[in-house]
Amino acid sequence: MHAVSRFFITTPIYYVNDVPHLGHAYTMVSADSFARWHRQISDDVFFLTGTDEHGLKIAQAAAENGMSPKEWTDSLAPRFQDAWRKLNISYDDFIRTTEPRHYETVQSFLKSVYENGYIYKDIYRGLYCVSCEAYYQEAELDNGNCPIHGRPVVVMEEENYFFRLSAFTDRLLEWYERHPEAVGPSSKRNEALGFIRQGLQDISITRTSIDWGVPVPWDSQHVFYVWYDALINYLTAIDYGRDLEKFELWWPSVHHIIGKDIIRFHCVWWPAMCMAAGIDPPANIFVHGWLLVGGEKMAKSAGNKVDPLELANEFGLDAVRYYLLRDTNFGSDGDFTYEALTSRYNSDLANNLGNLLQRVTTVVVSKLGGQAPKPTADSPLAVFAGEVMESARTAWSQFAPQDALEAIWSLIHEANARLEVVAPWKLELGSELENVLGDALECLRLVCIGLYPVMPDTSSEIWRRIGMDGSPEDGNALAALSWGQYQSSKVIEKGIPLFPRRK
RNA sequence: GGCGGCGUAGCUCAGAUGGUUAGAGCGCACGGCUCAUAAUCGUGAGGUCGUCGGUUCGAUCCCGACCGCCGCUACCA
Repeated sequence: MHAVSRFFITTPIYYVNDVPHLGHAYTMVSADSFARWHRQISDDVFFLTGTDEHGLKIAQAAAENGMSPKEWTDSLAPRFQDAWRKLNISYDDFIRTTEPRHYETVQSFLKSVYENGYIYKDIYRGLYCVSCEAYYQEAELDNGNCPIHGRPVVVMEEENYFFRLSAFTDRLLEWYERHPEAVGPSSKRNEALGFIRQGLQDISITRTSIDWGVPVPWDSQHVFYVWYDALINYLTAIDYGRDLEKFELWWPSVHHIIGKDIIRFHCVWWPAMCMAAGIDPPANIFVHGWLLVGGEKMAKSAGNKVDPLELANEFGLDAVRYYLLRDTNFGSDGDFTYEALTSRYNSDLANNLGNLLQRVTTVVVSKLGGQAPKPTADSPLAVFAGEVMESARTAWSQFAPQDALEAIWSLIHEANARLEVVAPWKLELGSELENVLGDALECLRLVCIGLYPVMPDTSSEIWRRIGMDGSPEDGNALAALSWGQYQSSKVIEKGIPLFPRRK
């Protein structure tokens, strides 16, 4: 008996003022596919997401809407929960930073950092744009004016608590050196390293000008700046400071999935904060790129935010999930276009996968009365299928869904090609007919297992139509990946096409 | 300015410690099949692997310069 593997995976928590858009969905579907795969291989999985609910902008928006900040965020958080439910995101815990458990964790974590001597009080002086309600660096200014409003900035001073990030420059470099796999892909790792190498400055982590935040336990005049409480959500969910056994079960072997816009917080500040609190930094941070829209960054100002729920209504949820993971390289920027989605839908889903299922079930029903034959151990497809599933398995373990899907589609292609060669629709009843159909059904069984993390509904439906009991996620996928486990005497159902061709 | 990356078929991208005919998918053309959502299967066209030099018996892959594009260069999130 070997110990259960644990797989703790997180997404960023989303700023609750925002509307869930395709960029969020991209992160969520990716993380969901990893969580599902690891559940399939019998890992003990904990998949965490949530909402970030503090900060000035939320307090302002609440006031504008005549609500308290808490009422305001209570009204917004369900938008995210609803969206993720509709996208079939199988998270295990949804954290809101306004929950008591989070206040408790943030306070206990930062109290440790304080007691360890990494937090001190000082005056923050900065160039402040009143309109933005934000500080700017001199280099960011446009002729001394705010780059957004074009108005002069003013020098402001504020008493803040500072985090001694500067003390961690060398320790972070050493950590990166000793854990080359901690941050990936390497391009993003280099980016973080470049930033650290130029030397780190202390950063202010509290505010007195606002009160919508977690109170500083040792100084009630201050609340923690929003990022400082946000990162700690990862610890809140595993009961840091409350349940040592649970905490040690899940930490530090975590996989943080993040977008490239928040590298600095996760790859510099966060590991340093952990060190300062006396716990290990996270084991793995995987940085993915942006999902662009027609080559442009998705932004409110550009008016090009795509609603993933509308897309799912139009194309079907699994088609959208498939497209997001197949048409991008996880780690690089991707580009969303309707044309590319339509093309993937028609060629990969309708023509290849959907049509394979359709032609196989049709022939089994018409020639064999729907009684499924069994696959052959020495099928010409057996070796190839074994290699494909091994590739898919490796790809999943390396956070490369596009590679897993590419491998699976090569099996779909081979299955189609084999049908062309043998042409069962021309054969008389007999072993040759049964063998080729049994092999095709076995291919479909394998496809279901490898595809389940990305297209759970589709995969389950194919599973059902080929007469399998339960669901593709049952049992241990690693054991189920070997050739020849499809059972005969199943009853095949010919259904309507899963992916009617579009356009 | 500094650091880093990229530039390969119409499109999206792989690729090799440098070595016979540079790959895939999509699209396109031709052919086969007709079970299937006119789906599928096979074949093919086509690219001086950004430009110019260098190293080498030999470079798309190494080095240099240049052109073009992009990322990071700290406290909005």
